[in-house]
Amino acid sequence: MLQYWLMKSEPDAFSIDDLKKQGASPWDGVRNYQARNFMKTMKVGDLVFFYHSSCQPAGIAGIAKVTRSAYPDFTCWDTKSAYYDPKSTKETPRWYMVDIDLVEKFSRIIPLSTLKQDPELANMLLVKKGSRLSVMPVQASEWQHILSSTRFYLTH
DNA sequence: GCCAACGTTGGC
DNA sequence: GCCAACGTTGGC
Repeated sequence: MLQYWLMKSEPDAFSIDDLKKQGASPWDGVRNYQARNFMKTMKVGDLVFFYHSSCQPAGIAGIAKVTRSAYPDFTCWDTKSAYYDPKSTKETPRWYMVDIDLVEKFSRIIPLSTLKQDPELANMLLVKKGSRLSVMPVQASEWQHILSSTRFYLTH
């Protein structure tokens, strides 16, 4: 069963254009258990809203797909990496990542403010107060609503 | 296992 | 750069 997700990245660190340039890329650096657990349940083919955070405007930049299911995040073994974690060993890895590839870059960002204004998305995790998860599930109904309600906006 | 202190996220 | 809302750590 196909599942939908939303993944946040600061475009200064890794943007949707970077994904387009690089092709299938590891989503490394997640150091939050809840986000990790969500990634562990991802399957190849699952679809992902690529979200730009900590920028102007913050919002959904496009769509990606999962091209490799969860495997150990190698950046936690790299002592030079900002994501280095001595508690994660090769025998018992603590952190995992998936690979994703670009499906579609939107012609414009769908701003967070737009999503927040939409009453149909009131229950979406992303717009919930205090939601800081960098990887979160998206309901199929929310996914389809966002796409159908923004198609016009995106193509004009 | 509680919880205070500290660290991080991310919109604004 | 502020700060609310979380998550994590570690002493007890």
